[in-house]
Amino acid sequence: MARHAGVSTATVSRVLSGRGQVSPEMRRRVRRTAEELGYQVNSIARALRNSRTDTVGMVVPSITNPFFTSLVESVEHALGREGKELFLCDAQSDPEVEARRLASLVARSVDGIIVSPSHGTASGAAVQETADRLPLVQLDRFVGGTDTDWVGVDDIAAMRQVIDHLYAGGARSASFVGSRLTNSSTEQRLAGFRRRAGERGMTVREEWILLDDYTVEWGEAAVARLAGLDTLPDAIVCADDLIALGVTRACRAHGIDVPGRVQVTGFDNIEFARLSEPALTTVDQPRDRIAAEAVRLLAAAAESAAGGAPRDPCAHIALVPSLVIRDSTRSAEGTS
Amino acid sequence: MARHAGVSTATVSRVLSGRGQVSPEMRRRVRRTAEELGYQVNSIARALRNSRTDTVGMVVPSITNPFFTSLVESVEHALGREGKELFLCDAQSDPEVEARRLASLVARSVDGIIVSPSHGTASGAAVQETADRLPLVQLDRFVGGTDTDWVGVDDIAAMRQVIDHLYAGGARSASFVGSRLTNSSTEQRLAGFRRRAGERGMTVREEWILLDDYTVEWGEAAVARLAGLDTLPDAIVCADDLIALGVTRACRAHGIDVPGRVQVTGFDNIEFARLSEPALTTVDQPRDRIAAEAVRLLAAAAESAAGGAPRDPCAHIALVPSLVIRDSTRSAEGTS
DNA sequence: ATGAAAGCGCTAACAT
DNA sequence: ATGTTAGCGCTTTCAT
Repeated sequence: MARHAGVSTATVSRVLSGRGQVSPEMRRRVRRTAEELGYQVNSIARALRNSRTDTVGMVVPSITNPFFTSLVESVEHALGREGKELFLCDAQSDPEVEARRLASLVARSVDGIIVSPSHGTASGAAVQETADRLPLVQLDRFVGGTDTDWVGVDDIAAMRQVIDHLYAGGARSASFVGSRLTNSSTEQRLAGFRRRAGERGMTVREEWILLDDYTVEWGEAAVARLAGLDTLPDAIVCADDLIALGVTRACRAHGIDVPGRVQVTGFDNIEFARLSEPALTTVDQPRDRIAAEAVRLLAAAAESAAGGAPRDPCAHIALVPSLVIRDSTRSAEGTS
Repeated sequence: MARHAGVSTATVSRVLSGRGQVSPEMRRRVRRTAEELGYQVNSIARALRNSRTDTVGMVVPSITNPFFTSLVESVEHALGREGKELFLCDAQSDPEVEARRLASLVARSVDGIIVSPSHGTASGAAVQETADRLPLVQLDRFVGGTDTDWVGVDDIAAMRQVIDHLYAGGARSASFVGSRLTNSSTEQRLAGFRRRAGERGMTVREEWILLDDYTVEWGEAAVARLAGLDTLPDAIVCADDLIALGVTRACRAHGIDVPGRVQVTGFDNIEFARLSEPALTTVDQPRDRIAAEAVRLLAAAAESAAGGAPRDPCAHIALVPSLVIRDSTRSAEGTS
């Protein structure tokens, strides 16, 4: 390339990377030759030299969960505004795969990592090790005992809204259907559920706390279990929308009227939440805001790291989500 | 690292890359030192040296479309079996963004690229240029006039199954709701629809051919349009499940019974297809098989490229999908 | 303003 | 079996 243009590699570099002084004429010549040859800078070599890749890595527990894909979309947009690209990895809900992906992102010298850890404890070691080497922010979920930035929603506050709305709709007893307590989301949401239901004096039987998996199938199975008990709760609070979708569907199959007999709520506000029959009342996560904060924290961390400064103290940013009321719950006026 | 272990960098390389002869003792020593130092090979430098990254790039039109995410999942699994990683990019349904992503994948020297082009013609230049430099296979959708491998389903055969099933359920007229004719999927599906409906002697009015977007919203809007006409078709054939989800939902809102008054079919068999009310009859795409073929083609192309051989002739692999019959259509016995 | 040359971390060829 | 060394393509002093 340099030969073709009859200049030195240094000049080519100066033109193509936009650093240093080059005469307009040289600039034009290099540009034109590059065009003709279809030449592109080799970003591997550039990354090796600069130890910067303008790429951010993101690891999500499951790429088939619509909540995470919409979060990915928000992050991509936020990153696009900074001229950075996203390298997305799927942890397949497996801390081991997750650890491999994190290691590989480190090895590829991404400039920072955004991770929603798949497991509340098992993800810990890998996340902490990664954070020791690179700017890292946890998104949505977090791992206990780690020392990193985090951005997500205030699950406790969200559950307060959910319970209050259900209570206003006449519910005096409630069930909680979530995943196993292996991630922070379910933990926090269950804690918030218990606390507020307690404050409201609602009945919460232990056999109504059903924990397994963030899937539609589990939501369906949970209803089968509930239906097998002697009493049905007035409300079923689900830890995410996929579960809630399964729950409403199974209620229909079991002839349990929603929201007439049982009120149902979800969490996340994925697109399909409004499509189910009945449309799901759920907690809307402010994804764009979450993404923007995460990208901001990453940029800040990268900057202070480049300056050789010690790591900033960690920020934990909890945004308060809002309740989206649809048809799977009763509004206050419907109270008996 | 080499100094810490008291060996040469070459030995370290031999141990850590698993090539060449090293005595067991050395091997142990290097391994242990690497462990202690938390040392990881710099895969940027390795990639620069080997001009191989063990990474495949994938570009999809929209990461929020569940069909593509499940395809991504299948590709990741297939790739995992070969020890390769996936670098996923979202084209945001925009050929320009897509072109940038492709260029950036080339610059990062991925070993191959899997792309589902977002546009049937506008994606052409970028896809072809990319294919001239790297092994590339188009998945699901393809761009006309390009010379690359392709794996997808036989849309024509799929539509034949759909129409025949609808016909058996008593439909004598049909509408088609799809995206604009800017991608091969809709083009092929509409062509298949027209051909088979013609062969069956079904009525297809031009104002029943509604083309806009692969979204739930468009499905809903399309029904509003149909409902405004003087006659309703016996069946609505949708170009994908998102549209079909919108269609069935809007039918419910308009008091149009599905499948009693109108039969509805989707395409892709995304997870939510079975969850809608009524559950959607749709065409199941064999994703795992599609992904496996794509990965195989990529590996073959990479191998022959490494051998300096001229490019193999391109393969176009069309798999025949299968119809999944659920509740949004009438089975033959329900025929009047 | 431009060029020459060193070096980022790795691996393969060659030498021992 | 192990070490030495050149060079992947880039950027960046340091000369000119």
